[in-house]
Amino acid sequence: MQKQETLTKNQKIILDIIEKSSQPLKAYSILFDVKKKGINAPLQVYRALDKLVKIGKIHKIESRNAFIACKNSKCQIANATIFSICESCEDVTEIHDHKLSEHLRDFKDNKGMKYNKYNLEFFGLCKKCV
Amino acid sequence: MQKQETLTKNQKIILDIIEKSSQPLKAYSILFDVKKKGINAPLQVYRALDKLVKIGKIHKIESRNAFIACKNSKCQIANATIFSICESCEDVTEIHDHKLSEHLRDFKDNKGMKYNKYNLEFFGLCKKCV
DNA sequence: CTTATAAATGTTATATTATTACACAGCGTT
DNA sequence: AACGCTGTGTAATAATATAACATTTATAAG
Ligand SMILES: [Zn+2]
Ligand SMILES: [Zn+2]
Ligand SMILES: [Zn+2]
Ligand SMILES: [Zn+2]
Repeated sequence: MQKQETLTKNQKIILDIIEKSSQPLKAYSILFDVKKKGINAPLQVYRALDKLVKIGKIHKIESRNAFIACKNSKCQIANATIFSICESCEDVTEIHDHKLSEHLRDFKDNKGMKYNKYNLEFFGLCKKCV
Repeated sequence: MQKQETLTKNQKIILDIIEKSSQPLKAYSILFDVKKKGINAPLQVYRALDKLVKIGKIHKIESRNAFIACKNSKCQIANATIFSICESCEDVTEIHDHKLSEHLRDFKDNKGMKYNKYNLEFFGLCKKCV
């Protein structure tokens, strides 16, 4: 059974907006959207984003400073994310590839480092943009 | 034979600073350092950084907004970067793992996307920080 | 050498992304 | 009640990055 986080009002509002978007949203664009709901300051957005990232409901696309909902409803892999990013249309897709995930999970370097997280971003051109 | 880019004065100054640091540097910390050499504005730094990234002399650590020199002097892999990042001391190391690189290079998703680049960041605790 | 073209520079201003600091509210535990 | 913890609201500010414009330098073509 999965631990069910109870989200607060602000967290729900922010998550809702991100989940309704198929593509990553930026913090200030989210802020703009939620002003009508009484969220007025960047910090309110960033705090909700931080929490949602932490519990795996959303992921941050580091190269884009944007946030996308995790489609995997039982996401065990908040700490193991893979994305493909089209450099033309900026379309972002989360990749779930068992073999690749396994390879990354099992990766050991030669420095004795203990990993607990990874983020992989592939860049290229999607079918439409080739 | 590898194409030898000729760097301009600003590019050399910025690259020099980054190469002298074992760890990633942030743009504004670089700016601070090069003021004594007559580079006064952020844009001068960012332009040099852009170029150096493009030709593979340095890499951007996306999750840290910082830049590190590529140690691989004949870097064929400006477009294929793997880093390990200690979340405690922020030590960053570029990883060269043939098997993993191969796996990533050969990765194909099921959307027909054409990749030309990837960036992978592992997070955890280094030996000293465990 | 002259002209054209691309790449880099210098400068100012501005945009975008993210955090610090502080006062306070709600909630479960002791 | 007192405490610790998490979240909230607000204002101010820090940190990261780009736009716009005028000028200069390097490279190539005629
Ligand atoms: Zn996910
Ligand atoms: Zn595309
Ligand atoms: Zn490298
Ligand atoms: Zn460490």
